[in-house]
Amino acid sequence: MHSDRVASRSAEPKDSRESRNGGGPHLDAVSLAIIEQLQEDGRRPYAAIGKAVGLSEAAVRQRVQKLLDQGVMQIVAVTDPLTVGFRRQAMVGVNVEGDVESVADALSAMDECEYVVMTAGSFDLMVEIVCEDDDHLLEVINRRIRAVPGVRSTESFVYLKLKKQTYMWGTR
Amino acid sequence: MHSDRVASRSAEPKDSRESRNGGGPHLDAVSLAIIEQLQEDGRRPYAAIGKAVGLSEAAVRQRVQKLLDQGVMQIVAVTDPLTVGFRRQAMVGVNVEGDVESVADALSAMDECEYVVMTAGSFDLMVEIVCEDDDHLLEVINRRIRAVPGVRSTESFVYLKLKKQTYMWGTR
DNA sequence: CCCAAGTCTGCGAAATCCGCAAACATCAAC
DNA sequence: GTTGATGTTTGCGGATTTCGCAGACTTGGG
Repeated sequence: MHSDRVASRSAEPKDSRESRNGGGPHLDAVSLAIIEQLQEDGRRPYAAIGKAVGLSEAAVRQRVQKLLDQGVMQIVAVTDPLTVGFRRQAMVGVNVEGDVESVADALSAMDECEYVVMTAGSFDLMVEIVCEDDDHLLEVINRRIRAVPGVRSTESFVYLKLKKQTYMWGTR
Repeated sequence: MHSDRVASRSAEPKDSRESRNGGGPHLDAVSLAIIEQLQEDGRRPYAAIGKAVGLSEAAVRQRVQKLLDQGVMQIVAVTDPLTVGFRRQAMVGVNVEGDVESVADALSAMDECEYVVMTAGSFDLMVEIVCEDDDHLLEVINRRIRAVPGVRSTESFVYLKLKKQTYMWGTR
């Protein structure tokens, strides 16, 4: 009945990508394929995913639940706040003296910071912020962010127009 | 039977936020509330959303479908590629001479560019790129991006660690 | 060999999704 | 005020999906 499924599952040896995985949980090729499916359509039924990756509906459901619980992925609606029409948005490059990670944690705790990443280059941190209006933007950048201990300097890039936004790194 | 619903719907006057909306389609307060619900959980049932925003299941379903068709929002699985374990990621600031938008279009056409935004500040464009490995990263930055006509210079910020990633601007 | 932990499958019940026709609201034209 | 066109909402079946659970299978010790 399902002889076609046996071949595709656990056929390949442990993927080399797993060993390169940093701290995160282990993800085999099947879980990657499931994520790929959900990157195309976050509401795709479990049965359809199962058919695509070679697993039963229940097995897909269990894997997805675990991936969500572990925080490996999240299934959400994404928009362009500028298009939705009531926010000011900017990317802020931050230079830090002392412990970068603690500064990153402090910025992550702020509601207005939607995206915080540690980087190599002329900035130590890149932070994307979403604000109500210009006043709010000004306050967040000049008062709140620069007030964090360890922040040496910042440089702002106010968003004019979002041109592309995808989440399909898996499908190439 | 559903007297509770009547009060909450279309009670408030046309929201001021609508008028500030740029080019995008008109979004009333109900659609905003629907998006908000799906930002918390992209798989939340239509009936549950309807109860939260004061609409029938079918009405929510039609609105969601339209928002997806119009490209106002997308429901997808999002991950941290670095955690998933097999990519190099970087933010690239780009300076342009001539038409910025055409350069943005050219970069948007590249698979490796996941996020392209036009900005005000010392960069004209900010581009987030996802690559297989260091070689791929090097090729994309130094050969592909700089080869685009109009690109004057670039500056790269290789990702070391993603600290925060949320999509809940609506829920504050 | 046997047990424990983890994963997958199959299945029945409950909940959800989907398409459709009718009701309703809005608005411009007459 | 009436009429009609347009767009949205509702309620309803039937098809589909989700959900919980028990049993089977695999793996890796002790």
